[in-house]
Amino acid sequence: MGEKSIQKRQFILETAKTIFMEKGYKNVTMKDIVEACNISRGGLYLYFDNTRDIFAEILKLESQETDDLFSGKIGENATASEILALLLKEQKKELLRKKNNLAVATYEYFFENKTAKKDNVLRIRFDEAVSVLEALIEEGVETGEFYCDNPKGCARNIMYVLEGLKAAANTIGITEKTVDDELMYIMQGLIVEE
Amino acid sequence: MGEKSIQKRQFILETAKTIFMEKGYKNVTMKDIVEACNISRGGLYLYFDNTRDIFAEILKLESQETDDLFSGKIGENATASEILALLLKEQKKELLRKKNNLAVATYEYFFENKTAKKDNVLRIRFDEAVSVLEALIEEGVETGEFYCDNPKGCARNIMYVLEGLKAAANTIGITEKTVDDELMYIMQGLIVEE
Amino acid sequence: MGEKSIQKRQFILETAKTIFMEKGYKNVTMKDIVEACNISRGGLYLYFDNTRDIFAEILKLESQETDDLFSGKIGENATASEILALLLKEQKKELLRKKNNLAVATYEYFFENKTAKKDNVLRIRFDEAVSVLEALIEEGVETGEFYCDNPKGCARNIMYVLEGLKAAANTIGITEKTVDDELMYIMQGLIVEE
Amino acid sequence: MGEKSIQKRQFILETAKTIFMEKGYKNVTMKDIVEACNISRGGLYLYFDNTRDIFAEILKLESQETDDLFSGKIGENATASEILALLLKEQKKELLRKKNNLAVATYEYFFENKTAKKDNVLRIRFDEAVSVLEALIEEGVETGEFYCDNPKGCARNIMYVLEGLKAAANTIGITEKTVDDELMYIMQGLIVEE
DNA sequence: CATGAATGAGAGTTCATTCAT
DNA sequence: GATGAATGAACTCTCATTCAT
Repeated sequence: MGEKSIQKRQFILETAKTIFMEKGYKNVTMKDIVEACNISRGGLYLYFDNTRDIFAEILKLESQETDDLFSGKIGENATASEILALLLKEQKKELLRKKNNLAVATYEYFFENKTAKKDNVLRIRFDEAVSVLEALIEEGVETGEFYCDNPKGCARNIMYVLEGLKAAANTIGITEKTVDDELMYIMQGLIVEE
Repeated sequence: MGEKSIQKRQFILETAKTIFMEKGYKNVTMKDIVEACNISRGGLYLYFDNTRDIFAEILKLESQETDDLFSGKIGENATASEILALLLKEQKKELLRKKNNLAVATYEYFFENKTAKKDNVLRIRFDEAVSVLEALIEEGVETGEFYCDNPKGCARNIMYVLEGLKAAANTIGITEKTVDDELMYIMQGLIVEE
Repeated sequence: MGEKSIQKRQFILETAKTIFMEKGYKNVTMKDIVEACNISRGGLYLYFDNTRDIFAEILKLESQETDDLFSGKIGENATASEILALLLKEQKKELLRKKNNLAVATYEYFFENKTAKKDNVLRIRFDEAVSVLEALIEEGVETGEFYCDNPKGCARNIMYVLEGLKAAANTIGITEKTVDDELMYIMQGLIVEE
Repeated sequence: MGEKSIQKRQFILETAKTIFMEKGYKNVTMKDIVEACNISRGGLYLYFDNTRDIFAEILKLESQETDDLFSGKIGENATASEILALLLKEQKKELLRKKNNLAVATYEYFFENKTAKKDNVLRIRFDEAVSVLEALIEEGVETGEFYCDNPKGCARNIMYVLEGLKAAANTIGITEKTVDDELMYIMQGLIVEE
């Protein structure tokens, strides 16, 4: 595949991503993508065989970007609680974003495609996040900012709450206050009261 | 619609439910239901106009049954922690059930149909569960079984964790151990250690 | 068929007529009629086999009423030109009536059902109208009101103009002025100028 | 749409036209056209969305051809009465043609689609024909062939008679004699008797 | 007579996918 | 590589018509 083709492939993925954000996963047809990309019907098939492959690719790229983002935050000389607050704030923004959001599409995709554990980017991302959180909590405990006798459990708990909020956001709906309350509850469970 | 029709309507709903459990929401066509029910193409349309209406009806019935189930447990002379353990065990069973599970279909349905807050059965169920849990926790606190200075927050936290587990179960997958760990973490956060 | 049945049959015909006036002939289904009549699906079939039979019956009744109307005007002691003016005014009203009009349905019915000449109520009505007009013109000629050396031809011509106006009314559309101009042209062709 | 497609589009229109001539407008389905054209079900939808659009297109083309035909007759060095006779003869042929006739389909189409005055090809054609006739009559009057003190009224009258004959042809039926009588009546009303 | 549930044929429409150019 | 016309499977939905009650 030449230089040019790689760019086109990239273009298709980016365009398709906006469609998946708008319409979810199952509602998107090859036709939708062809039209949005302004390419020929057959042309798309030179790059991808179906919407599943396209979305899988998008997810993979997405995952890499998220990694960068997540890891980028740490290493600055900030306290553990400051970093945690930052991370949660990031999550809050994500949760409340109505558009530009692949959550629904991602859920739909995984409902349909039971991926093997080790290939499941979602799982990998989840586990990584747990690790990051765990490290952070441990750090906080050492500096005396946090109180926690089960950092891994706590990290996992936080992640499931975030997952629950994400699911709720797209089904029963959530308000900013809902998120704030929940994140506050998490922080209060950790922070050492004086 | 006569006596007989009501039975048939019921039969359609039950049959459709098994299909929704198998295939989710979006994958189910009127044709699927027609074939599963062994009725004529037009026959189904006498009872329902589309799969959305059918699923909405199933959800409503489902919701009623769940209510009964949930409220049935309380009122026995058991301690708060026993009741809580029972409830969580119930949830665990639900979470681990691969088939006979409307979770995916329900998610898909609500992704597609943004229901007004007060008509959203899922939300109503959620809020009710929070209330039940809150009451239970308060009771436990009074009897000295639990320690908790924010029962409502704690109840909500538990519910979001459960929601997160449900979402995870259908996307990244969960094992029995995952669930046990999580439920244990919740219980330990409440129970007064001696 | 009992007394009661005859009434019901009558009721069906009247109700169906309003539907045919609204929707034309081809757009009307047995279902439409069943629903408008508020009777059972099978019930309608006890009286009529299809919309064709129903419309044919309506046409027949209609034809009888029109006859009465047409013949009712003559016999009063009025001059030929007064009577002609009256008849044309009647036609004008008919032509301009948007609703309560079987014209479209009637056309559609005859497009589909090539009726034998002698059974064609439309033709019978047409021929009768020509006769009436012819007699009227002859009378007018005798009294010196009209000038015409071919009363039958003139009568036929008038009828075709009226038919043309009717067709135009339902296709290219006509205004009141269009009709007035046309009827005026007809009258002026007959009336002896002083 | 490439060169090739234009030909296919043309082919579809021509094929569809024969079907409309056979079956009228409302009786024709997309399936009918697909089968007559020997193309695939989906293929037709690449060119047209529904029978209405197809018929509208046919009408438009038809209209253009008719224009050419109509205007082609004039300009030869023939007398006004010769030209008029020719035109009426043309109309007669049209009226008596049983097959190869879009009259019924056209009526049905306009019954269903009330077109805005200025977009109504039928009306435009009608008005143009009136103009042509009017000019012809005026010419005849000048050369002394015709007697007429209201050429426009006369032209319109002729057109409505022709319209009436067309409607009659497809409902009550007409014979060649009927048409001859009517056309003769028109000519005699114009021609100066010696 | 009357009901209305049930059937099944058939129309409309959309897309994934292929393939000649 | 790229195009876009073409195909055909699949689904939705509506009715005329029948028939057991």
